[in-house]
Amino acid sequence: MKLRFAPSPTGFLHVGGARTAIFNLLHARRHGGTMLLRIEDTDVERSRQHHAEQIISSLQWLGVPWDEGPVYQSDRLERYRERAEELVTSGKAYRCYCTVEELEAERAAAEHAGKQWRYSGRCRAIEDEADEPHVIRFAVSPGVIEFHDLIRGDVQFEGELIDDFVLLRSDRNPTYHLSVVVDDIDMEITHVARGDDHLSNTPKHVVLFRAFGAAVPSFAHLPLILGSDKKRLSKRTGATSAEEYREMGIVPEALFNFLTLLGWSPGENREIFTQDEAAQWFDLSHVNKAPAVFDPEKLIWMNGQYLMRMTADQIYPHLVPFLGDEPRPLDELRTIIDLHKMRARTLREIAEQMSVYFADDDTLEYDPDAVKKHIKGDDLAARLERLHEALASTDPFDVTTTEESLRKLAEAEGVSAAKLIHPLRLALTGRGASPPIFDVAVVMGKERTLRRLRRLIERLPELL
RNA sequence: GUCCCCAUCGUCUAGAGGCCUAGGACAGCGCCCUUUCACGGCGCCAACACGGGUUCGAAUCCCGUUGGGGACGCCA
Repeated sequence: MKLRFAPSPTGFLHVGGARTAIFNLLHARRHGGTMLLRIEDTDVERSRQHHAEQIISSLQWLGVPWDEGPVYQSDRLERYRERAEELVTSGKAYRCYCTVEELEAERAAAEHAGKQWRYSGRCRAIEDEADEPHVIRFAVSPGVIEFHDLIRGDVQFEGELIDDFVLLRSDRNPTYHLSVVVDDIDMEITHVARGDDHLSNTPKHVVLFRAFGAAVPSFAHLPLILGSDKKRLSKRTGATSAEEYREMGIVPEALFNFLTLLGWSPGENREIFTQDEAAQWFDLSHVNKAPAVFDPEKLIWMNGQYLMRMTADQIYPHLVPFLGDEPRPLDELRTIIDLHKMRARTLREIAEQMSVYFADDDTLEYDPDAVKKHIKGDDLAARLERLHEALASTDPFDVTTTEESLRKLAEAEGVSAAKLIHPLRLALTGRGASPPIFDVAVVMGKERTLRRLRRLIERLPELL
């Protein structure tokens, strides 16, 4: 068994493409087959090498490996020409001398008349003149074209409704239909899993496989991924490329897992699972037929689930790109990451939350809402002064001991611990929410804790 | 317009004729845990598009209607 993922390098890796790649990979793994990566860059106008590189890098980031390739179709142009000529020789294809302009005019006229345009096939009968500019068209015979789809079951198309489609353009470059079939034959592809938008191309491919005397592979047309507007996912309704999610701070394992669940489910209420587990359970024949709406909210939730399950050491490499020009070393961040990974849903959020630890003590800003809520009472200044004293004499400065000091003081003061904890949080982080405050204090260290508390006390008159 | 495809909570889905008073998850809401925020726990809200069949029995099979999507290029 051999599958392939065959993107065309005209842009970033779309999440729909990413899911197609994942389903190909999973099906291959499940059945002990292999996967080929093929870059379909026969459209010179739109294909760009840097897009191919970008797609490859996205696949690597996502964790979608391939066993063979990448193969570039642009390296195989001669092969496609050769095979097209074979079909002309055997009479299954013919040269067409109609110009783009003529056909455009016909199409416009038909459209104007409210009719659907189809190529007349008039060049079928014309004398063969290979020297004249021409395209090569496949001569589609009438009759039902039937094929099996692992997802849809048996699908039928009426041959009469299919145009004599172009195989080789006038610049001697192949069209998609030719290159894809020639390659799937040469590369011995047994299963073609691709987007639903190719379903109506498939009868063309089926007749081509037959014309070449090759076995027709199994097909699986994956339902499309829709945006919140229920239309094909587009930039209008949200991020469309794997790259954008990466920049948003989504961890690749989470995106992989999430995409796997779009149109497929392992059943038994399983939602979070590894690639290996998915590879044990997956099968193309169990993929849904209906298109799925991409819900970024759930992706972000899932990302949070991954973050809190990962160790700081696992998170760190993914986090580095979000840490600015001079990222601090892992040893300095390990504890902080552990404190924040369960409070953030993206890497970006972790990085943002971490920034308070490295802010300048003297420019730390206090969140106005938190100030309003916790900074009040005439006795606050004196109480914080005694908290400062208590913390100053706390030794060792660890989580248990600092907490004991604070609680003892609260009792002596006859106030709830919260009356000290919240102002302390504001002093240390400037915010109303943070990890447990004693953990924060210990991470910051005694000296810095005291300095930030002192600063709050000094600023008290203007805050009250 | 023509052809093709699809149809379970707002969203992702479980469901292969009786296990369905339709299960789980996200989002929303409420409560609990708690120094805050998260995490976690408990609960609530919420769906078989509609109409005909077939069958002892239909979310599940068939037909139709409606609704949605896709394809109709010398793009892929």
